[in-house]
Amino acid sequence: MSNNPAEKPKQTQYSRSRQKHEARILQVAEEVFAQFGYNGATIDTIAERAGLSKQNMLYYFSSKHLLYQKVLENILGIWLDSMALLDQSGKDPASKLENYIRRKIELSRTRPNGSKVFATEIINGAPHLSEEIKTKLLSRFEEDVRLVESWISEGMMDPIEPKHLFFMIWSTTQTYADFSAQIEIILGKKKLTASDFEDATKLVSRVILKGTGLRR
Amino acid sequence: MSNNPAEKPKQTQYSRSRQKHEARILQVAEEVFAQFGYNGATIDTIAERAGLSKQNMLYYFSSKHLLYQKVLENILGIWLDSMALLDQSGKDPASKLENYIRRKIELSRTRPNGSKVFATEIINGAPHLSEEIKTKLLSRFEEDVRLVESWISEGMMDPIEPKHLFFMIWSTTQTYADFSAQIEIILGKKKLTASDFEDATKLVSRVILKGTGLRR
DNA sequence: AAGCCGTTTAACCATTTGGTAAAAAATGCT
DNA sequence: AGCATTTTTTACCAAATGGTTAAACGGCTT
Repeated sequence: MSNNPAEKPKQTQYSRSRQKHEARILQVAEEVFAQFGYNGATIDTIAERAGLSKQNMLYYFSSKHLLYQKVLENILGIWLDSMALLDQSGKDPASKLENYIRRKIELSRTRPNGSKVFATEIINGAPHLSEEIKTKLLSRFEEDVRLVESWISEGMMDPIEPKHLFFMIWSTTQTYADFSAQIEIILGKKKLTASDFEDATKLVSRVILKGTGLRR
Repeated sequence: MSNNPAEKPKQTQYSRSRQKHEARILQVAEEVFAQFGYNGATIDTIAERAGLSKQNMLYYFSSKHLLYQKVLENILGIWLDSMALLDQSGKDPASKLENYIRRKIELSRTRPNGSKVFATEIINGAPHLSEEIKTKLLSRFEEDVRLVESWISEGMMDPIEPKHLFFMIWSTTQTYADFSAQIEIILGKKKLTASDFEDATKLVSRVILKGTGLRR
């Protein structure tokens, strides 16, 4: 009843197909939750867009709430990784901050729906966010704050409140995902292009670096 | 049938009480829509918080959709006014921009729920926003852009894309309303205080002014 | 070929929710 | 006081929606 002792999750034909389905559902769900919010999204809509019947979808994710949790977990995982970026790549502060900004905007470009789901969650008062994940995000964040504080105390940048600096970076970078509808209207485009995101990256980096007294 | 020819809307006892009710409902509705989104908000909840029966509330606003429209119109009106600020108060560019930022953050403090409703609306792709109001916002905005362009061409500030500068200002200032839940967690407070908003104003102004090469 | 296990469908259901219709109660006006 | 107008309540309702249960289906292994 088991002749592949090395592999952990067995990998049958079944589980392969299941993985595909689950991945597709999660992707579609992210879209739908982003567009309609938790309450506005119906499991019917999600199932339909994923090409399944409602009951069949419920076979893979037994409730709407659970599905939403998974979607949220997914993007929060990515978020967490992109946060820790600050104390990665070992160059000067300016480059680090610039890379941080670049990555954040890149995330807005590649995962706009995830960003929107997260944004809506926060706007509504984070009703579905577990304490566990909150504290995880928080502790990861505090490392970044300490790093910026050290830069300040070493006189490498202006003495500003690091927390508010991060609020500024997060908001300016996420706005290209969350408020894309508004930005598209103003720029007169149907959809933001890669070069729009490049413009954004350049401007945000420039203003933040110069504005905090960092130079490359 | 009319013995007060001067006043326009008659002002009977009825209409006075009606005004009060409508104002209260609108205020509560803004709260509830901000907290639960359009679909998550129920007219029952709104009515209850306003101290009325559902049916009675429907007497004042005949449908949920209409009520939402009114809430949206309300804040958009305020938005429009705060936009035009740029070409108000006739001092130097730096002061003007700083005032603009200050006002925006002030709005985040005083009308956080309106901001949240608007934000959710945009995140969801602005499904309820009429073309009329979009073009109005747009034309008002373009005036501001032209002003900034003139500052640039006169060498008063760095040559940056004004549109993106505004995206940056809007996002950084609105984040104190929209993402207050996140910010509160990070700052470890139950609710943001006036001095938090003051800190925010100072930092955002400082970074943006210095970052764009403006000085007072 | 047969049975087993994972998947899909069919039939159903209880609750929630936005909204209607009409009667009853207040309130203002002459 | 008596009538008209406005406000509030009572009684309903149809559609939408999240979810359950059980039966049918299909392919893989022995």
